[in-house]
Amino acid sequence: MSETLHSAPSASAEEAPRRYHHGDLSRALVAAGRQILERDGPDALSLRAVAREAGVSPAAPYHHFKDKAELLEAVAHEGWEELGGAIKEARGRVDAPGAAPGEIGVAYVTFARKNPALYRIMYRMACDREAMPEGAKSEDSGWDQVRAAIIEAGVDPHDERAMMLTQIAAWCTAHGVAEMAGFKEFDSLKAALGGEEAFIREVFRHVGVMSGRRSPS
Amino acid sequence: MSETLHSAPSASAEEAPRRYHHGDLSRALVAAGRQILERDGPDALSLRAVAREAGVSPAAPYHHFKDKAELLEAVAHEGWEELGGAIKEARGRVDAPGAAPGEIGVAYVTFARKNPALYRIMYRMACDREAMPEGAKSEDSGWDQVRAAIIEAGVDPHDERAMMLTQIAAWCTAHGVAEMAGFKEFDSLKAALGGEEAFIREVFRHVGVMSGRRSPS
DNA sequence: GCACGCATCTGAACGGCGTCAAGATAATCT
DNA sequence: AGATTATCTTGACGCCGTTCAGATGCGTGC
Repeated sequence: MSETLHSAPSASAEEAPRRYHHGDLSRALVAAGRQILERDGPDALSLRAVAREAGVSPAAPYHHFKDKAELLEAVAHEGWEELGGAIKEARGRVDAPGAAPGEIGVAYVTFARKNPALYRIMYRMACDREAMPEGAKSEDSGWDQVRAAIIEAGVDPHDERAMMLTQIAAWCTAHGVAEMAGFKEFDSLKAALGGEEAFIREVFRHVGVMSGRRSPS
Repeated sequence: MSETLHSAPSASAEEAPRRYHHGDLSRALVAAGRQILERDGPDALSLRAVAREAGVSPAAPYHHFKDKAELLEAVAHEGWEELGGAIKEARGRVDAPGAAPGEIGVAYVTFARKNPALYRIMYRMACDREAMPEGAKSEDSGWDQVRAAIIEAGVDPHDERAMMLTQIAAWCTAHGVAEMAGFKEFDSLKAALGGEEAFIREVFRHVGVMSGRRSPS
């Protein structure tokens, strides 16, 4: 009744009692989407469920997103930004020059494994556009950081073709490991190696058969 | 109960005029599913659409598959078997011992790129089970062939851990490349390299940054 | 201070989806 | 033949994405 003050509910955009125009729906919808993803998995992520979670009618989201896809894209975008942050953090933690790509890879896979439903949406959205995800390319995020790390690792930055190919190869490897690391068959090996992170590192160490190189000693 | 000579339409299970009990629905449903996948993409693959395509009522499939998922699994299974065949063929074409994994990888990615919608379903089904796909492990198919190729490539077959890790790494790389090779950003590079297959080979050649190795000369 | 315009939200509706229960129909068995 | 069983259809339920006509509250210009 008297709880107007349209702007800036507080921040969290989730517990405000009943705003008749809600105040900041689009953000709340994205948050609701992520909540559903984590709680109920990607198959439960329907537009109606998101609206329900945010406490609005099923048609309300259409005033903020033209599509279900556009909502999912917003969710995915948030994910790519967080992934970018994780990569940045990992890169800052590295000392030896050649180790940066590996650390980025571990950070990438770790993020995907910690947010599997979110990562699925992120990648799904990217594939549907048939292009690299926006968030992965925005400044200070994924793509450019990988590029820098590859240069540090010793690839000639003027050889544009080698740069590109190395970058693609790195991204593909990380994505492949991210998606397959959850298979049950690998559980015993993970345990034997002392956890998932060790497992990821070991897999990266063995990458290279395709190119004719042997696996490491 | 099983294959009771029901009448054996002919073989193709798709053009028979109007059988009142249709004769061999489950096969026809799988075929219809693949048809829809190729023609309309994975999002159009609904149970009802498959039934429509096969010329039966929406409830008919439930006498042959308990679920939509079970139908998709049958479609996926067919896909894995074909992929196994493609891998076998590629392996037979190889001469140098160390080149087998690379050729398998190229065959894998080529198959996925030629049947993108099918591959998506194949992989989706595998992920939902959180285990390696059945077809990929059945004798004479994917998994075992990769194992053999890795041994040929020089990994010690008695070092079970190295075998496992190398195999996982190879599989992850192939899957990653398969899913990302379609991105539009790579089109110009593909053209510059003289086609998609050359592109795939080059990407494989550059795999290895994650492990700290340099890219090839 | 108040009426207007506008952004926002609701309610009801449409067609399509996956799934199930009941009834029809054909093939098989005895 | 008749009975049984496998197969398919019809119709229904609830959920989905989406649209549209109307309600509701916000900010603004008078």
